[in-house]
Amino acid sequence: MNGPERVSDHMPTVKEVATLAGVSPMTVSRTLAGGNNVRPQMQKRVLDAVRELGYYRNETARALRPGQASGLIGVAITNLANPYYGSFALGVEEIARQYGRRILLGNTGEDAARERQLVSDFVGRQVEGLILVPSGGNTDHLQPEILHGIPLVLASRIVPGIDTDVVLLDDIGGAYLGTKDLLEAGHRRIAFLGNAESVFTGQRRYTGFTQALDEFGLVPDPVLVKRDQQDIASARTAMKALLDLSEPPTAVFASNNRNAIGALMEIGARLRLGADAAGFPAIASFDDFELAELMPVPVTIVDHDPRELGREAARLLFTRLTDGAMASREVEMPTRVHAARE
Amino acid sequence: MNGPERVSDHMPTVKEVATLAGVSPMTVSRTLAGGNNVRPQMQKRVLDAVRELGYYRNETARALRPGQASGLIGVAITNLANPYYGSFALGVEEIARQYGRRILLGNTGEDAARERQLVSDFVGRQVEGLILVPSGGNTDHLQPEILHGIPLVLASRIVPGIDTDVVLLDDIGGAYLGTKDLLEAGHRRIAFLGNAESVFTGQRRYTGFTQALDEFGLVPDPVLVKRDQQDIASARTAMKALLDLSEPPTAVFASNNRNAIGALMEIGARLRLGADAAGFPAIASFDDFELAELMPVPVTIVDHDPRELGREAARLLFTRLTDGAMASREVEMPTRVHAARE
DNA sequence: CTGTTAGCGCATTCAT
DNA sequence: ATGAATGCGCTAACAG
Repeated sequence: MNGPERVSDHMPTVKEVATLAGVSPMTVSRTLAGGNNVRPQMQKRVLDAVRELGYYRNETARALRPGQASGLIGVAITNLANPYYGSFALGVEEIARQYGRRILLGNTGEDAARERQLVSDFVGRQVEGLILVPSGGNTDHLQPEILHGIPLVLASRIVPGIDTDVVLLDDIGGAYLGTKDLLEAGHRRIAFLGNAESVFTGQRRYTGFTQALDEFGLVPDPVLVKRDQQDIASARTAMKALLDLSEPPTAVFASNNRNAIGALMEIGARLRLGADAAGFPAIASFDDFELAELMPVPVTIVDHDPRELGREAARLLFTRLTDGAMASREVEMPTRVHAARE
Repeated sequence: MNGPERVSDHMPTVKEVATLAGVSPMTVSRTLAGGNNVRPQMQKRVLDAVRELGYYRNETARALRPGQASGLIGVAITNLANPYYGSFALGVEEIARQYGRRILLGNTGEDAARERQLVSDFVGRQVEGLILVPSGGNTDHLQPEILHGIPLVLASRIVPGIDTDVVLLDDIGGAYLGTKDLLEAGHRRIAFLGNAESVFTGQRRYTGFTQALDEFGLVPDPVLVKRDQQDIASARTAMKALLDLSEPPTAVFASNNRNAIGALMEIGARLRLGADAAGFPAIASFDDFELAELMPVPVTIVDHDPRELGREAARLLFTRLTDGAMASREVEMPTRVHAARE
């Protein structure tokens, strides 16, 4: 055991280290900064004292000095419990770490007030940049003047009236190709399960859906369009209604994995009651999900990489931190369409 | 538009607000602190100036003052991309927010060196507490002396030699009951798919598994025990080996959802080649997973709530912050065993 | 090479 | 009810 010995319940300061080492605080500071212009002998005494006291440099005090950055990036996410946003956060953290920054994380729960509060706290904590999955609603708190020039990157969704860097998925293209896959399999009666219209991605995915239909000379049948499901339970209810139609759809395009899973759960429930799998619609899902290939009906996946989305958001932020002023950038991350498979 | 007007690229300070409002910095500070002993008329002038400048109180400077807490909790997680840890982090954030604290989040990737670096950075940032899913390996950086009394809560896993608050799952009990469920269904040839033995939870779940077998007068068959799978791919490989035995198991206990999913994927692949579902083993899975009820073989779930685990970890931390010294606490969160179902 | 001075933004203490 | 002085921990800038 050769850990620190003279430890205490309070954080030691440079001063205490200096006293123990018999030098001035500046010598400690310089040693910790890399040891330029400090005799090796002095450095050793300082480092010994640091070890003995278990000293940590107080980053808070350090960041207070003029021109010093906090080393913090504020990240606000709508729902951490959604695996997609967990992976997104991981991607951000990964790049931030490469740049020596730490992540301040907050969950907005799709609540604009909480988002506002979070952003405000982040700014008060002197974050160097913000990465945000916006939750909609009032967005005054995202105005560049309010942020005093703190760079902001939006992910997944755009905020009208805010001109800033954005990383999006290719929602339209992905939904288009996913729907087209169903059309090419011969389906003509295709339902749409999606988010509330106000949600930016939901709108874009619906657009892609209609584009594909249009190409086959079809228009969406209002009876088959259900756009208000935010969770698995409501998606399942919507699916139930579709299946109970006198003329149910032969395929369903689900604009996210919550809706796809809800739909499949309803199918599963009916199968357990003895129904025949052949009678149920095929599913296309924007977002991959585990075990899709074991489903009793054909499943098409519009796949993408949330972790890479997070990485890209962070990259946008750090290039802006480094390069300074430039026009806003909008990056669209690709999607891939494939049958459910391992 | 009635946002701030005299905005600038730098953060305004109390001083600037004071000047604009024609008062002293102290009047600004007091107003922002709640307005005690400040005439309403003064308060209004201050608040107007705050709005006009887009002023945010500098939390960094605030925290520097003696006796002031940083309002920050350091959270280090092994793998944010795992949905379970995303939910865990959400639970922590939820409680932390209730207590007015913010989360500093880091991903360790099961790497002890990164964990060490993270903890050290967190301490340097004056976090008020640490919540950690330990990644194993060297643990000197978790010694209470090193942390200078910063409270530490460990989640999911224990670290030998570190006497601190811990939240665990009832790994043993859950694995016991999950295995028993298989035994009661008549299975006698039960395989085990699990984590590397060094992982604390893996060990505990194996213990529960053997306890259940023991109760039925059985001992684990070494041929049927595979304990080195950390991801879905390796789990699938292990399952393949089991199915190819001359006498394959009639049931499989998977000690986490990665292993359960890998096993099911292998079954799925063989079904697609025309095999009969009736010939495959039943599965019990520690950890729930979506769509378990649509699987082609019977699935038993050992269910638990990672979000509640996170909440409980945070609660332990905050009670310690409030109540100060007390003996270390160990909380075991319950698990529930049930057939796969909606 | 090393030490002293000074100040970052804020709020506690003490005057007024 | 308000303001002035002071210091939190740290490190540029300037002595020496």
